[in-house]
Amino acid sequence: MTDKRRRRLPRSVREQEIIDAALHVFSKRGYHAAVVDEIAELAGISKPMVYLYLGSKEGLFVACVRRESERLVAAFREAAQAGDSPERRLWAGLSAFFAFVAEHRGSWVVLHRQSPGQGEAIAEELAAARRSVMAEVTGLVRDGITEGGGAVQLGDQDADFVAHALVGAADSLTDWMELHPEQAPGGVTLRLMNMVWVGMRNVLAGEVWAPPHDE
Amino acid sequence: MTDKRRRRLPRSVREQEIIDAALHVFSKRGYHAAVVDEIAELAGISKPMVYLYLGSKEGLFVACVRRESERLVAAFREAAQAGDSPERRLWAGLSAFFAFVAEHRGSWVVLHRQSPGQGEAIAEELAAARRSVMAEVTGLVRDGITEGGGAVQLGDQDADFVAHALVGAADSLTDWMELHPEQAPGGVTLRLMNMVWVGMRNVLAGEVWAPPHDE
Amino acid sequence: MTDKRRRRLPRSVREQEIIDAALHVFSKRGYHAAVVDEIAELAGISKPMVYLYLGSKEGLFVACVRRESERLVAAFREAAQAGDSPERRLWAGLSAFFAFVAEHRGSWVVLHRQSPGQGEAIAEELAAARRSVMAEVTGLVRDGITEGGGAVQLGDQDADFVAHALVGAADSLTDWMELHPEQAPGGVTLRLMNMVWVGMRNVLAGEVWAPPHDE
Amino acid sequence: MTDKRRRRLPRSVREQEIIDAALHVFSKRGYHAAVVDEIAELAGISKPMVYLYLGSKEGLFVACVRRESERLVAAFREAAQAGDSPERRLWAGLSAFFAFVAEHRGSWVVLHRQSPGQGEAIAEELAAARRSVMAEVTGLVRDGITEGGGAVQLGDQDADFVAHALVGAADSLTDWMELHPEQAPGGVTLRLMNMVWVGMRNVLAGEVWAPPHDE
DNA sequence: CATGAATGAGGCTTCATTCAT
DNA sequence: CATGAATGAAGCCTCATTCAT
Repeated sequence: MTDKRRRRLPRSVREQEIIDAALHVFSKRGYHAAVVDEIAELAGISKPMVYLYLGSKEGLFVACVRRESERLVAAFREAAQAGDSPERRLWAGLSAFFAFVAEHRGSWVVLHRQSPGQGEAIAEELAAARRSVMAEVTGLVRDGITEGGGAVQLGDQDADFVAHALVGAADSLTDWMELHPEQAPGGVTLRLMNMVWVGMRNVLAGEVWAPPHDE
Repeated sequence: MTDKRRRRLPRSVREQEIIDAALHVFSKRGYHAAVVDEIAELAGISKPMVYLYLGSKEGLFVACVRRESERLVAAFREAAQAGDSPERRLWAGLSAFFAFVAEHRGSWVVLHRQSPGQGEAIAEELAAARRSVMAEVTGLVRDGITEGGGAVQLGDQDADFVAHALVGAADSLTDWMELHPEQAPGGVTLRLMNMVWVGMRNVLAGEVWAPPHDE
Repeated sequence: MTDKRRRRLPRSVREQEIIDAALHVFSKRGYHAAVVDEIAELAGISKPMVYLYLGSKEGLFVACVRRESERLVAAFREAAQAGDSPERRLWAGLSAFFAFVAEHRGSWVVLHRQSPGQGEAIAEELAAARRSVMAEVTGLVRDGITEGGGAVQLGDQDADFVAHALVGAADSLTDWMELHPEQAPGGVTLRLMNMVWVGMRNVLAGEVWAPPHDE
Repeated sequence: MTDKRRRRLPRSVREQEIIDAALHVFSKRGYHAAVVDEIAELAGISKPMVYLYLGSKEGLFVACVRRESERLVAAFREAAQAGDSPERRLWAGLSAFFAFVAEHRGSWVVLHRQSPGQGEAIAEELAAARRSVMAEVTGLVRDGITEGGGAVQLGDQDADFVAHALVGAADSLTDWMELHPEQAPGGVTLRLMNMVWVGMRNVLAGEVWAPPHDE
C-alpha cells in the first residue's frame, strides 16, 4: 500500500481501482445493499470522483460485470487454447473455469448470485454476461464430448444442457468447498469431471438409465 | 376472487396470503429491492397489517424462507417415501425436487438466489434452510447410490459432494428450461439423472477418468 | 386478581380501572411514549373500550391529571383540617403533601414531570392542575407563616414564592430519597421544614442576609 | 442572518447551529414530541445533514444534554472561582446557577424537565448530566455552609440534601418568575438564599423546629 | 483535478383511531 | 356490550446524486 494521499493516477488506472473496490463491495453486499460511499472509501477517493469516472451506481455495477465476465471468458479461452485436442481443450477449459469460480469468489458472486429484478439495465447486462460465459462452455463441451466420446455427435441443445449442468454444479460446489477447506480445487474439478464425464461417455455410448417402475 | 374491499379474514388465512404475496415480491426483486408497500398491495391489505402479522421486513422474509423450505423438504420426503428401494426412492425424490425447483420458481429463487450479506438474521436463516434441503438430498443420494450402484459404499462426504452438484445443476437447468420451453421437466430430470447416474455408477465401478497430458 | 375474562363491571368502576392503568403507563413512559395498547392491556380490556370510555389518548391523560390532582388536593386539605392552629395546619398539610409526592410517584410524575408542549388541551389541563395544587399550598403557607412567625404579615406574592420553593424542593427531594432509601419520608419532611421554616421566621423577624462584597 | 440559501459552513459551525436548533425544539416539545424535520428546518438545512452530523434523534438529544450540562457546570464553576471565601463562592455559584436556570430556559428544560422512560441511552445521559450538576452544587454547599455557618460541619449527605432542595426550588421558582415578570432574577436569588440560608445557619446553630403536637 | 457540503426522494416502522361483527 | 381486524397519517433514517469551492 503506497501513500494514498494525493496520488495523480492516469485515468485508466484509477478506473480499475474503482472497479476493484466496487467488485469487492458488490460481491459482499449485493447490488442494492452496497453503498457507494463504501466503494469510494475503499478506492481511496471521494464520491464525486466515482461518479465522474463511472457515472452512476448502475454504471459501477455494469463495469464490474463487464470486466469480470471478460476476465472469466479470457481465462477460459486461454486455458483452452493450450490443449491440442478437443478433449484436452475441454479439460483445460473446465479446469480454468472451475479455478476461476473457486478463486475469484467476488467476481463469480457478482456474475451469478445477484437477485433478479435490480432494474432493466442491470438485468440485461447480467443476462448478456451469463450468455457469453455459457456460450464458451457450450462450445468447448460440444467439441470435446463429440470427439472425445467417439463417433457420437452432440447437438447444440445437448451441449448447452451439459454446459448449464456443469456451470450450476461448479457454482454449487464452491459452497461444498467452503465446508471442506481441506479439499484442493483441482481435486474437486477432477471429481466433478469424472462424474459427468464418464456418465456422458457411457450415455452417448448407449448405456441409458431409466427410472425403475414398480412392477 | 371475491370483493377485496374490507374483507375480514381470520388471522391464519391472512397470514398465509401475506406470505404468498411476500414470496412473489421477494422472488421478483430480491430482498433489498423488494418494497413492503408492494407486498401489502399484492396481499390486498394495508401495510400496518403486514407488520402486525409478520413483524418486520426481515420477519416477512424469514417466514417465506421457512415455509418454502419446509414445503420443498416435504415434497421431497413424500415422494421419496413412495419408493420401495433406495434407488427408486432416490429417483422419486430427485424428480420431486427437480419438479419443485422448476415449478415453484419463486420459492426456489428466494431460497437459493439471494445475494449474500443481507444481514445476520437473514443469512443465518437462509443457511439453515439450505442446509436442511441439502441434508435431505445427501441422505437419499448416499443410500440410493450405495445400494443402486452395487457393493460400493459412498461416504457422507462423497454423497454431499454429489448432492451439491445435483442441486446446483438442477438450479442452473431451470435457466436452460426457460430457453427451451418445449422441453418437459420430466425429460430434463431424466437427462440429468442419466448423465450423473451412469457416471457415478461407472466411476464407483472403477472406470476412472484422468486428465490427458500432453506427452 | 379475580378472573379478568368477561367481567361485567359498572361503568364507573371500569372507568377507574382504565385510569389506573393509564396513570401507570403515562407515568412510566411520558405522554408521547405511552401507547394506548399497553393501557388497554393493563386494564384488561380491548382498545375500543378504552376509546368508548375516555374518548381519546388526550382524554385518558386529562382524566389522569384531573383525578390525581384532585386526590392530591384532597389529601392536602384533609390533613390540614385536622390541625387547630395555622401552624399545625401548615405542618400537617405539608407533611401530607410530601408524603403524597413521595408515595404516589406515578401521580406526581404525571402532574409535574411531563415535557411541555404536548398540545394545547394537555398543556392547559396541566397548568390548571398545577395552579390548583399550588393555590392550596400558598394559602396554607400564608396563614401558617403569618401567624406562626409572630406579628409579621406575609403577602400573597411572598406566600406564593415560598410555596413554589417548597413544592420544587419537595419534588427534587424525591430524587434525593431514591439515593438514600434508608431515610424515612417523615424525617425528610422535617428536615425540609426546619431549613425553610427557621429561615422564614428569622428573615421575617429581620435577620436578613446580604451577599458578601469584596471590599 | 445572511442569505440562508446554500450557505457552506464548516462542520464545527454547522454542528453547533444544529444543536442550537435541537435544543430549542426539544425544550419546546419534549424528546418524543419533537420532530427532526422541525429541527432541520430551524437550523436552516435539510434533514440528512442532521443525521450526518449527529447520527440520530437520540444523538441530537444527547448532544444537547452534554453541551448544556457542561455550560451550566462551567458557568457555575467560573462564578464560584471568583469568590475568595467559601461563603462568597457559594453565593456567587448559586447566583450563577439561578441566573442560568432563569435565562437559559431551554437548556434547563432539556436537562431537568423530561419525562422519564425515554429509552435507556437517554435516561442514562440525563442521569449523568444531573449527577454532575448536582455534584457541583453539593460541593459548594458543603464548604460554604460549613465555613460560613461557624464551626459546624455539614456532612456530604446533608449537603446533598440541601443541594437537592435548592435546585428543586430554583427550578420551581422559574415558574413563579413567569407569573411575576416584574421581579428581577437577582432579587429572586436573594430571597431564596435568604430563606434557605438564614434557616440553615440557625438550624446548624441549634435552633431546631419540631412539629407542634396537639396537647 | 478533487472534495467537503448538501439534498430530494423514498423506504421501514409505529400508532391513534375506527369499523364490522 | 365487546372485540378482532383494519388503516391513514406521520416519523425516523438512508442513500444516490449534485453543487460550489
